[in-house]
Amino acid sequence: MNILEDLQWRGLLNDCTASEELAKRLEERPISLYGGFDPTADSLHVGNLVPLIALRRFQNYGHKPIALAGGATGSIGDPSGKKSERQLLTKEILDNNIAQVKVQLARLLDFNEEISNSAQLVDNASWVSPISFLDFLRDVGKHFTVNSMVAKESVRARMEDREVGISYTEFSYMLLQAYDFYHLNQVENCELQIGGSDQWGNITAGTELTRKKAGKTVYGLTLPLITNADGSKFGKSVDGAIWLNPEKTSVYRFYQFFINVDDRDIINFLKFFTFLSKEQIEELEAKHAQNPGAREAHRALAWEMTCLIHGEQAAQDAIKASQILFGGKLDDITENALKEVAKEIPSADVEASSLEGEGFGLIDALVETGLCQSRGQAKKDIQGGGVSLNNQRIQEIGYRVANKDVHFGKYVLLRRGKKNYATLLIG
RNA sequence: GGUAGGAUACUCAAGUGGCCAACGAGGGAAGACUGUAAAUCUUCUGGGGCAACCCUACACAGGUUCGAAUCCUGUUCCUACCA
Repeated sequence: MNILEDLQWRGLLNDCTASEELAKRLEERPISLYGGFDPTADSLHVGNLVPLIALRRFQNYGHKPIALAGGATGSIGDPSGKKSERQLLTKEILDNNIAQVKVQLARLLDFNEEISNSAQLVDNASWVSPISFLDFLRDVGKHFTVNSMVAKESVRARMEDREVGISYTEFSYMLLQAYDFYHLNQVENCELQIGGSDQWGNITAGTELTRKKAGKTVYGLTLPLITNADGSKFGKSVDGAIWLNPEKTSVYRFYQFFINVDDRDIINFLKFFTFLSKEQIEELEAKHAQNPGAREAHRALAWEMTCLIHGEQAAQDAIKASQILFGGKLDDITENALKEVAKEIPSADVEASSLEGEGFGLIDALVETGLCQSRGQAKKDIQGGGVSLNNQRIQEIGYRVANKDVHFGKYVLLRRGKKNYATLLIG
């Protein structure tokens, strides 16, 4: 299997320019390719993973990946797929975001210089910033007609929506990205750009610019936009995006996110996100079809992803925590195991003295740990039978947590609903 | 610039003086069922209080009234037609 066949089989090939030519080119010798990531937040999230992992797939087939952090483009804002104009990020935020995102980009690719196709990390601010506005208009702007720019889907959608419109700034975005491709072609002999399907317009702008300015043919390839079987956007959970940064999304939550993938999506996600082989995935598919309740495919996906992003040790801890939390009884749990669990889920510190006498209100505990948003909500949840203390359902609104509820003099385990856990740390 | 219409909770959308913390739908949360699924069924969905009740909220700022999301005045933003 070659890289294109691999992507095809995984359902990751959405569209590409001059597919036959590109296939031939890939057969001949290794190619340099790039994918861009705009630092819109201080961490990447699982939604960014598909193109990033795709870069790695190319590398595994011997090609040379370049991860581009969009220091320049990120300061403008990509209108693609956005319904309305976005707030510009301040310089400080942007700088911080870039620094964090760069670290994450670096994790997934192989930068070992011993190999011929070692990965590279670049920041487009380094070549865009020095250009003057006039030079840019003369050297880049001249190659684009406004007519063709207006025809791009990302722009057209916003032009048709009279409520929001599009600013000149965002309108210009595609020129910057096109220039990136041209620049990387000149400097790194980069011949292929990959990105999400919403990037098609930006990518083709780049292939055109390179053809016009340098007279060279370069290629573009897009990956599908991942959606859930129920039609919702992939990568969001109740609390928002699933981030790669463990400080923003704990390893346990990250693991749980993949465990909870819809049955209908699980095989596709194994193909999209993991490096498991066709045979391995087909085996999991068969097992899943035969006994979906065992959720072997889910566990494989969650394990692979957690290892990839957080490492094997962290993944094992997340599994351990999951087993304890969803295993049922707390009676025979060891202090060490509980300690592990406590690390993975939200917690609130409570003074030991407040457990004396009357005890600590269960309602307050739920609000303190963030399990419930308000006291009113906490009451409703308790009355509705949705709250457990140390995995035992409590339905008294006035229940007060006392010393008898504390494990090992330190831990009280709270649960709202089936999947939301938190601990009270007594100290 | 003129005229007419609009702005309601997470979203859509009813409500034209008290019965409105506001119909309905979607979304979300909890429960039952299950596999930490899906589908289905039930309940809840501004904040505080055990409760009576109190506070905050129907674009913004004022006013009329015993009482306003609803009436009046001004402001902002949108939409349509005219110039």
